Amino acid sequence: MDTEDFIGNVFDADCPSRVLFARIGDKWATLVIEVLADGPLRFSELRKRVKVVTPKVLTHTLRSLERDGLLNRTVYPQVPSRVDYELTPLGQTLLPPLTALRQWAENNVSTMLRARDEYDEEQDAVTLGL
Amino acid sequence: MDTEDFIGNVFDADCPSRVLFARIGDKWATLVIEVLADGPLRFSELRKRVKVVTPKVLTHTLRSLERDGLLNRTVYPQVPSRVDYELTPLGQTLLPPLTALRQWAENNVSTMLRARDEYDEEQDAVTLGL
DNA sequence: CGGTATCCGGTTGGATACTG
DNA sequence: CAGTATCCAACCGGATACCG
Repeated sequence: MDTEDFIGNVFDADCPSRVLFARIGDKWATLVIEVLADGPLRFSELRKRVKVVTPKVLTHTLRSLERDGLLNRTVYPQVPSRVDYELTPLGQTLLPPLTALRQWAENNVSTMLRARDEYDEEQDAVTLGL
Repeated sequence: MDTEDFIGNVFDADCPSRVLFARIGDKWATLVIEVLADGPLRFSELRKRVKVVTPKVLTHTLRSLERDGLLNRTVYPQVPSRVDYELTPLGQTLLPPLTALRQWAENNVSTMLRARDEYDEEQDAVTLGL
């Protein structure tokens, strides 16, 4: 047979994990989701709470999250215009795993950054010591 | 006072969440971590299990994870050469939250992709119907 | 208020070939 | 076996200005 041998846990190019990480892997998506955890916000509020994102990039982030069914965009036809963004039920189910990650970050990122500094110092030492 | 007013949950530019998402947000990092969950693997094994990553990119991913103290790189001076990669204790603490995300993905990514298709169809309809 | 339009630089990641 | 070297296209995200 010309199919590949089984080699344990393989992550295919289109496996769910890859899709999800491509989705939440951009710079702003998870911040937006977490900021919306407590309820709907309008565009200008989002801009204030997710700093410091330009309107173009925030718009793109919101549109792509809407496209994926993670949030709803509601336009109130009034003057001045008002647009609310809120998590969908699907989007809300993402909150617990994201919260777990945020807690890991709060507990461990400082350690990670220290390791990073040490690594860089070693590299510098090696380079200089040649 | 010229400090900004408090406006609720703000994610600063250098908050732990942002650092973590910048860290795990690249295309391969989380896959590598999960593949290493069951124990150390050598370079060629990683290449087989994390498809389809080129050696240059895999090397870069591994180096940056090593830099952040999430995995160790061990060189066995023998012929042919052998290099093992394994999670550090810190790296292992990242597994539970990543597993939670993977499970979310397995349960919900199909829904997400369906929403995506529907959104695109609507957009097409709007564009064509102008 | 809630966006768009345009331009642009940096980074990411892939193709390919080569090396100790 | 475990990488490096080189080149390169695409995409991401930021700056700035403008619009309904």
